[in-house]
Amino acid sequence: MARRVGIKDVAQEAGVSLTTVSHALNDSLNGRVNAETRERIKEIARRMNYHPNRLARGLRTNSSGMIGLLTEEIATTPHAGRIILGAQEAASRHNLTLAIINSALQADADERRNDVLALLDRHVDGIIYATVYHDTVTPPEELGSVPAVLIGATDRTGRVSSVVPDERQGAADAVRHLIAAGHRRIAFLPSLVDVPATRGRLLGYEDAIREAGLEVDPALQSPGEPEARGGYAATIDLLDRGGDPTAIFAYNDRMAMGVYRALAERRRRIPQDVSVIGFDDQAPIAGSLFPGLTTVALPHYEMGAWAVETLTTLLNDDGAHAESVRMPCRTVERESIAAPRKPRARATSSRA
Amino acid sequence: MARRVGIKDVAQEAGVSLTTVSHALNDSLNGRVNAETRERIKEIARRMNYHPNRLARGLRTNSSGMIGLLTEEIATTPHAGRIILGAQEAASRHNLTLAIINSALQADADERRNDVLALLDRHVDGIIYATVYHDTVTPPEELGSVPAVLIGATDRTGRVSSVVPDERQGAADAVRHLIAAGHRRIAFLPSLVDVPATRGRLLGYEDAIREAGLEVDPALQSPGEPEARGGYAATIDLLDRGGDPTAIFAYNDRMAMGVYRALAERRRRIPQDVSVIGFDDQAPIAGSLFPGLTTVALPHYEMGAWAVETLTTLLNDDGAHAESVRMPCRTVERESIAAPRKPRARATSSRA
DNA sequence: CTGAAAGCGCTTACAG
DNA sequence: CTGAAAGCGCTTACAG
Repeated sequence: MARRVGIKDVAQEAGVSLTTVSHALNDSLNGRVNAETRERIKEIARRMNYHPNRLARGLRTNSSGMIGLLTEEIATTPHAGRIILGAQEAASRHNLTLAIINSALQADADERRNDVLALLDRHVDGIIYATVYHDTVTPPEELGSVPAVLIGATDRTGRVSSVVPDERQGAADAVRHLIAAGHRRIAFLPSLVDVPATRGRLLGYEDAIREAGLEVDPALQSPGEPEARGGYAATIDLLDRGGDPTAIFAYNDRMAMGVYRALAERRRRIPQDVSVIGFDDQAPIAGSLFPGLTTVALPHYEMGAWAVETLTTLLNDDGAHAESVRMPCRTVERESIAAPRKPRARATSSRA
Repeated sequence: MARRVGIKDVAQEAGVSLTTVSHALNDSLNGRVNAETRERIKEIARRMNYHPNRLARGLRTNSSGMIGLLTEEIATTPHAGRIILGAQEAASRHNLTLAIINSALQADADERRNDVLALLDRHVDGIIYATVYHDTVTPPEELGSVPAVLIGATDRTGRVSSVVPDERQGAADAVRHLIAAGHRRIAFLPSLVDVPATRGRLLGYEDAIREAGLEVDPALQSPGEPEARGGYAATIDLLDRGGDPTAIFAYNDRMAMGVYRALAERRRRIPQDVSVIGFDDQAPIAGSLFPGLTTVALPHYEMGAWAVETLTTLLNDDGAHAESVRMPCRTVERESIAAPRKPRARATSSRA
């Protein structure tokens, strides 16, 4: 390996001082360096393939060019990958390095504090604190040492900017798709687990139903565990109660998986006999089910990107004040929605 | 924010020179510093909550304490998360920082080279180059600038150490579970897509069949696309051809999803009528199917951890030579396997 | 066993 | 408009 070329080499080649090279390359002090010299120096640096030593610069400027991403449980949430991807690509655009630390889902406040400390010890310029399933959260106080941003929860103290998916809008959007296809008897399978998404999606369902001038009919709601079995049981229950929906909106894709199974057992075809829509766009379920499941995608990639964009703003201008944004959720159309059939009686042959 | 405490502060507090503090804290030159002073200094450093400035140290020693992880498409492979997790936790154990760069799956050699360059520009001490679906790979030459390690493929030139899942052993293990349960007519649903896993899993299937003194029966093989629809079609085909297996080993969990569906349609219960085993332990499929799918897990977490462990060895001792390891795959037992029924004729009522 | 000093490669007042 | 010099916080020959 040849020695890396340093600013000294560039200066020598250009016949100017280090100072001038540094100013030229960093465009410091507007017009500090003669425009012509500046261009010449830049050209030389490019030709010599000069890259400033980030460690040296960091030591001097007390900034590392690193952003720390603290994610809760990369492991179990398949979504985390998209958050990382969004953050990583945005970081690359800003010539920033993304450092990752994983926090266990069950980590207590102390462990979480240690994770933040570890990031701080590595001189990150900013921190993205990503959590799942919380309304509000009280991040470790140390987070305040550097610009920070929250994903998936809002800051209880309101000091830190945050972004969460707009579950309510997403759910409403899902139901609107059903309504647009002509459905009026739209069942909802709420989750039995109380997290923000549970409340938001229910609200969104009701919004869209009312908006269409329909009644929110309790007989069309059949809650279940937010798992495939829960969706299965909820659907069977719904059908047995004679809810007789032409479309089913499942709280999430896992439940939708159970809906498919229950419907197959009851010999109802999707989407000819009943339309189905899910939520999460969870790989590989949504695309693997057949017919392909139309569902609402969570804006993970976008939230990751938003986080680093917001952080860079904070980094360059600390006058920015905290904001709390809801990121819209988009419906991904596949093949599980069709116009409702003309209503006619159909024997629900149980095989038990 | 109070100024960070530096080595100078510790030296002053301890009444010794910076040099001594540095040696004491780094245990340099065995016995360089009087044992008693050393302990005293360490105690003081701890008490003062001193953390050496990594940027300064890095500048001086020309090492950043960062490891770069280049992953192909974090986005689409749900597995990447576990590789990252394994690598991150191992890195934390070694007090190393994990920096991540994502490479698109379709990235050409040039883009990939740029990703390596970007990591190098950030002064990473080593690089983990993670790929998917390759036998061998020719990594960008620049990878040779620092210790490096491959995940998911072996180096064509044999210079870089690598780790891949032992697909063959994993498949054999899966089939052995079936055999141990008493099955003899074990079908295999190979993938139509030619990747290393395809060949390895087929070989493993044959290994275990022969090892049990059985014949590899072509009638028991029914290939399909490695997707749910492919598994569905392959199963229907298998059944229609009268393959009449008591157990089905699907190339992957997505195909197994289709197997479940086909079996349900044909009114065969799992596992009472036919046992099923998959491969990948792909969340959330394997756990969401019911009964829960017994399947073979890919050692993603372990490969990620192995990569950084191997890298740290390389970092500390460059005499180490390249090795190419196959990481074993473990079967995760759930509820889709039972003893075969007594063989008796069963009408395969087709409903088409 | 301990310390004074050089130096890693930059940035940035300060002086001209 | 340009340059000489200090200094970021460490590590590590070198001298004693």
